[in-house]
Amino acid sequence: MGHAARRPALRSVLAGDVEDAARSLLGRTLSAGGVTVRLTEVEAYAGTGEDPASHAHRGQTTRNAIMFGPAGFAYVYFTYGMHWCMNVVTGTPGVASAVLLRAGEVVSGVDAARARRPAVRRDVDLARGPARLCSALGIDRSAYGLDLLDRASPVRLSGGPSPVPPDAIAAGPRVGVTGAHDLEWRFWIAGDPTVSAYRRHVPKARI
DNA sequence: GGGCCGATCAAG
DNA sequence: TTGATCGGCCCA
Repeated sequence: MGHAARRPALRSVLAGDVEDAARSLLGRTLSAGGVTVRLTEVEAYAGTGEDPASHAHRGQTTRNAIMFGPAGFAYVYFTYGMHWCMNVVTGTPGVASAVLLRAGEVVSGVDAARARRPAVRRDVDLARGPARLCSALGIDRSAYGLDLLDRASPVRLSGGPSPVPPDAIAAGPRVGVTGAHDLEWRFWIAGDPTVSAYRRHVPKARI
Protein backbone atom coordinates (compact mmCIF):
# COMPACT_ATOMS: atom_id res chain seq x y z
CA MET A 1 0.00 0.00 0.00
CA GLY A 2 1.38 3.41 -0.99
CA HIS A 3 1.65 6.23 1.47
CA ALA A 4 1.37 9.27 -0.75
CA ALA A 5 -0.46 12.18 0.87
CA ARG A 6 -4.17 11.53 0.70
CA ARG A 7 -7.26 13.41 1.65
CA PRO A 8 -8.96 12.30 4.85
CA ALA A 9 -11.79 9.82 4.44
CA LEU A 10 -14.60 11.54 2.60
CA ARG A 11 -17.28 10.49 5.09
CA SER A 12 -15.55 12.26 7.94
CA VAL A 13 -15.07 15.44 5.94
CA LEU A 14 -18.73 15.42 4.98
CA ALA A 15 -19.71 14.93 8.61
CA GLY A 16 -18.03 18.21 9.54
CA ASP A 17 -18.65 21.83 8.66
CA VAL A 18 -20.86 22.21 5.57
CA GLU A 19 -18.65 24.86 3.98
CA ASP A 20 -15.56 22.63 4.29
CA ALA A 21 -17.61 19.71 2.97
CA ALA A 22 -18.69 21.73 -0.05
CA ARG A 23 -15.15 22.77 -0.90
CA SER A 24 -13.87 19.24 -0.50
CA LEU A 25 -16.45 17.89 -2.94
CA LEU A 26 -14.98 19.90 -5.81
CA GLY A 27 -12.83 17.68 -8.00
CA ARG A 28 -14.44 14.49 -6.71
CA THR A 29 -16.25 12.24 -9.12
CA LEU A 30 -19.88 11.19 -9.16
CA SER A 31 -20.88 8.12 -11.15
CA ALA A 32 -24.33 6.90 -12.15
CA GLY A 33 -26.05 5.46 -15.17
CA GLY A 34 -22.82 4.76 -17.02
CA VAL A 35 -21.64 8.36 -16.71
CA THR A 36 -18.97 9.89 -14.50
CA VAL A 37 -18.64 13.60 -13.81
CA ARG A 38 -15.92 15.52 -12.03
CA LEU A 39 -17.68 18.02 -9.77
CA THR A 40 -16.88 21.62 -10.67
CA GLU A 41 -19.56 23.61 -8.83
CA VAL A 42 -21.44 23.11 -5.55
CA GLU A 43 -23.46 25.07 -2.99
CA ALA A 44 -23.63 24.70 0.79
CA TYR A 45 -26.94 24.78 2.68
CA ALA A 46 -27.11 24.86 6.47
CA GLY A 47 -29.77 23.22 8.57
CA THR A 48 -32.93 24.06 10.46
CA GLY A 49 -33.24 27.62 11.64
CA GLU A 50 -29.83 28.78 10.38
CA ASP A 51 -30.39 29.15 6.66
CA PRO A 52 -33.65 30.49 5.17
CA ALA A 53 -32.70 29.05 1.78
CA SER A 54 -32.33 25.49 3.08
CA HIS A 55 -35.08 22.98 2.42
CA ALA A 56 -34.67 21.99 6.06
CA HIS A 57 -35.06 25.52 7.36
CA ARG A 58 -38.54 24.97 8.78
CA GLY A 59 -37.78 21.59 10.28
CA GLN A 60 -38.13 17.98 9.32
CA THR A 61 -40.73 16.81 6.80
CA THR A 62 -41.18 13.69 4.70
CA ARG A 63 -39.43 15.33 1.78
CA ASN A 64 -36.29 16.45 3.61
CA ALA A 65 -36.05 13.63 6.20
CA ILE A 66 -32.82 12.22 4.77
CA MET A 67 -31.09 15.54 5.46
CA PHE A 68 -31.44 14.87 9.19
CA GLY A 69 -29.51 11.62 8.97
CA PRO A 70 -25.78 10.92 8.70
CA ALA A 71 -23.48 12.37 6.04
CA GLY A 72 -22.87 10.88 2.63
CA PHE A 73 -26.45 10.09 1.64
CA ALA A 74 -28.38 11.49 -1.32
CA TYR A 75 -31.09 14.12 -0.90
CA VAL A 76 -32.85 14.28 -4.29
CA TYR A 77 -35.74 16.65 -4.88
CA PHE A 78 -38.12 17.52 -7.70
CA THR A 79 -38.57 21.14 -8.71
CA TYR A 80 -40.41 23.36 -11.18
CA GLY A 81 -42.66 20.44 -11.97
CA MET A 82 -40.03 18.78 -14.15
CA HIS A 83 -36.47 18.76 -12.83
CA TRP A 84 -34.47 16.66 -10.39
CA CYS A 85 -31.61 18.05 -8.32
CA MET A 86 -29.25 16.24 -5.97
CA ASN A 87 -27.55 17.10 -2.70
CA VAL A 88 -25.01 15.26 -0.60
CA VAL A 89 -26.14 15.22 3.03
CA THR A 90 -23.51 16.59 5.42
CA GLY A 91 -23.07 17.04 9.15
CA THR A 92 -23.87 14.69 12.00
CA PRO A 93 -27.29 13.13 12.58
CA GLY A 94 -29.71 15.85 13.63
CA VAL A 95 -27.83 18.50 11.65
CA ALA A 96 -29.71 18.93 8.37
CA SER A 97 -27.01 20.54 6.24
CA ALA A 98 -26.34 19.50 2.66
CA VAL A 99 -24.39 20.37 -0.47
CA LEU A 100 -26.19 20.89 -3.78
CA LEU A 101 -24.30 19.52 -6.78
CA ARG A 102 -24.58 22.28 -9.37
CA ALA A 103 -22.30 21.23 -12.22
CA GLY A 104 -19.67 18.82 -13.40
CA GLU A 105 -17.43 17.86 -16.28
CA VAL A 106 -18.32 14.58 -17.94
CA VAL A 107 -15.11 12.56 -17.78
CA SER A 108 -16.50 9.25 -18.99
CA GLY A 109 -19.70 7.99 -20.54
CA VAL A 110 -20.14 10.98 -22.83
CA ASP A 111 -22.23 8.90 -25.22
CA ALA A 112 -24.64 7.86 -22.47
CA ALA A 113 -24.92 11.45 -21.27
CA ARG A 114 -25.58 12.70 -24.79
CA ALA A 115 -28.25 10.05 -25.27
CA ARG A 116 -30.10 11.49 -22.26
CA ARG A 117 -29.57 15.09 -23.37
CA PRO A 118 -29.89 15.02 -27.18
CA ALA A 119 -30.34 18.78 -27.55
CA VAL A 120 -26.90 19.57 -26.17
CA ARG A 121 -24.27 20.76 -28.65
CA ARG A 122 -21.10 21.16 -26.59
CA ASP A 123 -19.87 18.55 -24.12
CA VAL A 124 -19.30 21.25 -21.49
CA ASP A 125 -23.07 21.79 -21.34
CA LEU A 126 -23.95 18.17 -20.58
CA ALA A 127 -23.89 18.61 -16.78
CA ARG A 128 -23.72 22.40 -16.53
CA GLY A 129 -26.48 23.09 -14.01
CA PRO A 130 -28.01 21.06 -11.15
CA ALA A 131 -30.92 19.62 -13.13
CA ARG A 132 -28.76 19.05 -16.20
CA LEU A 133 -26.26 17.13 -14.08
CA CYS A 134 -29.00 14.82 -12.77
CA SER A 135 -30.44 14.43 -16.24
CA ALA A 136 -27.07 13.50 -17.75
CA LEU A 137 -26.51 10.83 -15.06
CA GLY A 138 -30.10 9.57 -15.11
CA ILE A 139 -30.63 10.55 -11.49
CA ASP A 140 -34.22 10.82 -10.28
CA ARG A 141 -36.40 10.03 -7.27
CA SER A 142 -35.04 6.49 -7.09
CA ALA A 143 -31.68 7.88 -5.92
CA TYR A 144 -33.23 9.46 -2.81
CA GLY A 145 -31.57 8.09 0.32
CA LEU A 146 -28.77 6.15 -1.36
CA ASP A 147 -25.46 5.91 0.45
CA LEU A 148 -23.16 7.61 -2.04
CA LEU A 149 -20.04 6.21 -0.38
CA ASP A 150 -21.19 2.60 -0.57
CA ARG A 151 -19.29 0.76 -3.29
CA ALA A 152 -22.45 -1.12 -4.21
CA SER A 153 -24.55 2.01 -4.63
CA PRO A 154 -25.84 2.77 -8.14
CA VAL A 155 -24.95 6.40 -7.53
CA ARG A 156 -21.44 6.74 -6.21
CA LEU A 157 -19.14 9.46 -5.02
CA SER A 158 -15.41 8.83 -5.12
CA GLY A 159 -12.08 10.47 -4.69
CA GLY A 160 -11.47 12.09 -8.01
CA PRO A 161 -8.14 12.53 -9.77
CA SER A 162 -6.57 15.07 -7.44
CA PRO A 163 -7.55 17.55 -4.74
CA VAL A 164 -8.45 21.05 -5.87
CA PRO A 165 -6.05 23.49 -4.16
CA PRO A 166 -7.77 26.20 -2.12
CA ASP A 167 -6.54 29.00 -4.36
CA ALA A 168 -8.18 27.36 -7.39
CA ILE A 169 -11.61 27.59 -5.74
CA ALA A 170 -13.79 30.64 -6.28
CA ALA A 171 -16.77 31.57 -4.07
CA GLY A 172 -19.85 33.74 -4.44
CA PRO A 173 -23.52 34.05 -3.51
CA ARG A 174 -25.81 31.11 -4.20
CA VAL A 175 -27.87 30.89 -7.37
CA GLY A 176 -31.60 31.58 -7.24
CA VAL A 177 -31.58 32.21 -3.52
CA THR A 178 -33.78 35.05 -2.31
CA GLY A 179 -31.97 36.16 0.82
CA ALA A 180 -28.54 35.75 2.36
CA HIS A 181 -26.73 37.44 -0.50
CA ASP A 182 -23.88 38.25 1.86
CA LEU A 183 -23.25 34.54 2.28
CA GLU A 184 -20.76 33.26 -0.30
CA TRP A 185 -21.65 29.59 -0.21
CA ARG A 186 -21.45 28.79 -3.88
CA PHE A 187 -18.08 27.27 -4.71
CA TRP A 188 -16.62 26.47 -8.10
CA ILE A 189 -13.35 25.61 -9.79
CA ALA A 190 -12.11 28.96 -11.08
CA GLY A 191 -12.15 29.27 -14.84
CA ASP A 192 -13.76 25.91 -15.49
CA PRO A 193 -16.02 26.01 -18.57
CA THR A 194 -18.54 23.58 -17.10
CA VAL A 195 -19.56 25.92 -14.27
CA SER A 196 -23.15 27.12 -14.60
CA ALA A 197 -24.14 30.71 -15.26
CA TYR A 198 -24.84 32.83 -12.18
CA ARG A 199 -28.43 33.98 -11.96
CA ARG A 200 -29.44 36.24 -9.16
CA HIS A 201 -32.89 35.53 -7.79
CA VAL A 202 -35.45 37.97 -9.18
CA PRO A 203 -38.60 38.28 -7.06
CA LYS A 204 -41.80 38.21 -9.04
CA ALA A 205 -43.58 41.53 -9.33
CA ARG A 206 -46.41 41.89 -6.84
CA ILE A 207 -49.53 43.69 -7.96
C1' DG B 1 -58.90 21.69 0.47
C1' DG B 2 -56.97 25.85 -2.01
C1' DG B 3 -53.37 28.73 -3.56
C1' DC B 4 -48.75 30.07 -4.16
C1' DC B 5 -44.08 29.49 -5.56
C1' DG B 6 -39.81 27.31 -6.46
C1' DA B 7 -31.84 25.56 -5.00
C1' DT B 8 -34.47 25.20 -13.41
C1' DC B 9 -34.14 24.79 -18.35
C1' DA B 10 -34.63 25.64 -23.30
C1' DA B 11 -36.41 28.16 -26.81
C1' DG B 12 -37.64 32.87 -28.84
C1' DT C 1 -37.67 37.12 -21.44
C1' DT C 2 -40.97 33.66 -20.95
C1' DG C 3 -43.66 29.39 -20.61
C1' DA C 4 -43.71 24.68 -19.03
C1' DT C 5 -45.49 22.00 -15.15
C1' DC C 6 -46.41 19.96 -10.38
C1' DG C 7 -45.02 18.72 -5.56
C1' DG C 8 -44.44 20.72 -1.05
C1' DC C 9 -45.80 23.69 2.30
C1' DC C 10 -48.59 27.23 4.48
C1' DC C 11 -52.94 28.84 5.80
C1' DA C 12 -57.87 28.54 6.13
